[in-house]
Amino acid sequence: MPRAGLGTDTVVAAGADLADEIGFAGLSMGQLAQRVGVRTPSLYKHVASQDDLNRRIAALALTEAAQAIGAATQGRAGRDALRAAARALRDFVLAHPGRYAATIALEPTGPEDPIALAATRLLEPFTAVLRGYDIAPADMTHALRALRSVFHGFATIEAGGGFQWSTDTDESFEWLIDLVDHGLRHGSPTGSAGPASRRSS
Amino acid sequence: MPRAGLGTDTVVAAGADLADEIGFAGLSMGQLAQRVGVRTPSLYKHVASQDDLNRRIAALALTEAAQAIGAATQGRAGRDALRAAARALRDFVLAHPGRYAATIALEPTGPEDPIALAATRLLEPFTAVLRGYDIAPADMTHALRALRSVFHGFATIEAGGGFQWSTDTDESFEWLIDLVDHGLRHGSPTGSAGPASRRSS
DNA sequence: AGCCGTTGGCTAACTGTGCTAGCTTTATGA
DNA sequence: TCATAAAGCTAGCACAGTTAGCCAACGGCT
Repeated sequence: MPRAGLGTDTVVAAGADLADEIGFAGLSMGQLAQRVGVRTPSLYKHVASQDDLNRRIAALALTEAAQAIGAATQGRAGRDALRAAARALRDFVLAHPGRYAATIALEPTGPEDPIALAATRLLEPFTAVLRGYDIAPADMTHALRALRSVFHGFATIEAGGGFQWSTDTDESFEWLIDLVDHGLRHGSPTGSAGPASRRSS
Repeated sequence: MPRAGLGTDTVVAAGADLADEIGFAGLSMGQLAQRVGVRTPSLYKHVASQDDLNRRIAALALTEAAQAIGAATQGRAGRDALRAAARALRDFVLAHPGRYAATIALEPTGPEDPIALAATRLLEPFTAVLRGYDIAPADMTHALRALRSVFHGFATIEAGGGFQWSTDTDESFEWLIDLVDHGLRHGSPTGSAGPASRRSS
């Protein structure tokens, strides 16, 4: 029995690719073993359990997404940066639905969890984007959460085929970006100084 | 062996409650059977399969959510209606995480699927909310998708414990509502007529 | 009341999947 | 060269979902 030359990274990467192809929910140890040319129990030499595998896939996905978004926003600012970041995230999710599903399905177990660390790193490019809008430091967390909610929501619904009708999804996405851009700029017809002015009811 | 007096509705409702308690992912036929006081195979007299059960739970959840949001927005308009709808949805998700998870995990199989129908009904109160803002009819779908994305995103991240740090989540939520409200009003510092003006790049 | 078909419960048993135990072979390096 | 660790294998357990098939309880007849 010749060796397959596997390693933890190889197995995780193969698992991520497989998840992208057949869906994260349908990913099984048996299929992954077949994919890498090995019997099922052999996988446990590289990965502790299916849960461990899933977590590693999630961490990998978050790292890759952060890298893609960081690269896309490099050298841009304001609305340009916002659009670039949003599009990069959306492209990633559409190209890697299995990887992204892994990041949704799994919760970090604690602040030391590699998933939590990778998730934090994913926030950095968004923080950079927000620096292009003049937002009070105290509101930074709120703005970050808002960005995350908005694009996470759109991406998951689209990836899940949740948008019915035939209206163009690209167009809806651009519309959403503009809505957020307008919302982030302070001036509003109400004359308030921005979203922060209506804090906690 | 005395009868337990079950019915499909009873089983589905019990499943939904159990999912809220222990998490949708951990819901098993065995536990549900135990909960309703019956042996596992007996459940199959009321439900075709676990997938069937899950779908029924999802449809139930969507119906309940639509009802809650509809009731909350009754008699309100504009920003008041927006806030009421957003809060009602968020409250529902926090109170019924298992039910909500069911609606995320499952895709409707087609436009005839009860889940798709219930999802459509959930859109109605949001449509009503949007009538309080003057949005071009052509942009209605975009606006609806935007609303869905925003609040779905926030709700899932919060329900999954995705917001790290200690910053107050309630406050972030109100901030998000205001961001959307501002974005939906046309006037913006750029002088454009609203998000629609930047259609498809 | 007493029959009888339908319904809803049960036990037994099959399948597929995650995982462990324990053996064997390959590669490595003192 | 040969001892040791790593990486593969087969066999097999446990558990969840599911099906088959049996039997008791209920409801509508006459």
